[in-house]
Amino acid sequence: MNAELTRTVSEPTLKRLPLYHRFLKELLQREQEAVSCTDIGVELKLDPTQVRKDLEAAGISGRPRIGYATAAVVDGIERFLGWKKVSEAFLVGAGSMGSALLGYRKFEECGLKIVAAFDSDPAKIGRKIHGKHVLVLGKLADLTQRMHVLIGIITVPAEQAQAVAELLVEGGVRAIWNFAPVRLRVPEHIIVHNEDLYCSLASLSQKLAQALEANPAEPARATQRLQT
Amino acid sequence: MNAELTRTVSEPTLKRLPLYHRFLKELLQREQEAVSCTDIGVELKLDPTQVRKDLEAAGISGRPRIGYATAAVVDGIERFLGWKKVSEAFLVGAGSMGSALLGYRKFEECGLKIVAAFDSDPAKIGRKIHGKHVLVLGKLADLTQRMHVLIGIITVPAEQAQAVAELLVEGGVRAIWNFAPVRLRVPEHIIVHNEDLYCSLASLSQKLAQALEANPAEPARATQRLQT
DNA sequence: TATATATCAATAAATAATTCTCGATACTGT
DNA sequence: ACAGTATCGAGAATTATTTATTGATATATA
Repeated sequence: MNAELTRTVSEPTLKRLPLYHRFLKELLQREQEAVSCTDIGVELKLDPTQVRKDLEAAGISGRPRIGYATAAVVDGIERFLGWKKVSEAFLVGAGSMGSALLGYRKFEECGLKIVAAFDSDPAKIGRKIHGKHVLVLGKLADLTQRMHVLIGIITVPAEQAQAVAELLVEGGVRAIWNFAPVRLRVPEHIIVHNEDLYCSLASLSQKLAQALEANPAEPARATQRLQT
Repeated sequence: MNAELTRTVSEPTLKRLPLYHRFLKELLQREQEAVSCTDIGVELKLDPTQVRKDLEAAGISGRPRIGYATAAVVDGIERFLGWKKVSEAFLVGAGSMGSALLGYRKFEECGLKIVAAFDSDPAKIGRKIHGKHVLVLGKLADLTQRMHVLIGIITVPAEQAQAVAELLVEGGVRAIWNFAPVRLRVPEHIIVHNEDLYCSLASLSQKLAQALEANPAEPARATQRLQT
């Protein structure tokens, strides 16, 4: 459908790029000007070839025997991920998760600027959380449209998420970051990212259950010292 | 290495199972006793075959022409994911993200019971957040060991995460749910799950950047109505 | 009772992702 | 200057994951 010069990059790659970015920024502070895939691989426990492929996907190239120029990779990743020009976002749902996200100052370095929060609770309206105004939900669609806000962050309870999503779409957002444990129904062209903690917890608990089956909890304390 | 009867299930499958679980619980409330893979697939926009494979991986089988018994699938997923017997967890870092997680009551239905929080800030010690005590960080390793707590949740700033992880490992946890944006160095046998919001944001921002390139923001308002 | 149909189950094919291999290149030390 | 070596780059091979195909089975209907 969208097949122009849209070099599609795999999801796993996309999620590894910030890891490289973070590590290389650290190196940059230590004034290490060049880095090899092997270095990165060792640090992040990844195959060096994979690192190289990921960087290639982001349009970054290095030089044999030298490696990659640290600054160039940092810059390249930021450009590729769209972190250079910051997009404004509205956050809907000023509960505890919403408040937590409002406090994440480093999002701005990643191209995301939360400009205001919305809530339906009158007690919260007009207050400020981490320096961001909390506005009444009724204004969401209108303000989104007038301010050309492109990203919506949903941190309301599951029951209200779909309704909020529809308001955001009405206001013209292009992407939604959804923290509510529901699958939103939105038009095709809207980018939705689900941050479903229950889904995430699932793999942790399954692996733990499996590990406990193989090596139960009580004797673990005794063997702990042997393993360490 | 761990090759006994360890039927390994893929990560994607593991993350889809809670989706099925949630949908089927809904059906159960509507007293729909049987469900087909097609139904689930339509609801969650997944290939029916994939749903069947996932359920098969979880050790759940159905009957031709009938489908799956809703209750049996719900039960089977809970058993497979280890949600039947609840594991106790300590949360470290009673900041805004930590507080948010302490309020997630439904974790208990997913096999995770947060029993207490720890923090190094004296102002927080002794207080209660969402009904959970905040204890002094110094007691973490000792209490973890004495109470046989198996899961640690890290919601401290990046700089402190490694030190906290080491305390948790010292206390004998088997699994760590890490919300700090760092890669932890822990012994092999410890299960670590990273919940790195910056990594997650990366794929959203890259896709948005790409979408904006193909179809910029300003004219979007005009075309919006045509597309909807 | 026989036929049609919806569904699971198992296998095969296709696609995506990761890892391996090898040649080219550019620095280092002798 | 030359050999040795660390590294990238491109493509092949492997592995994992998803999608398609086919067959079996149980129910409903005529």
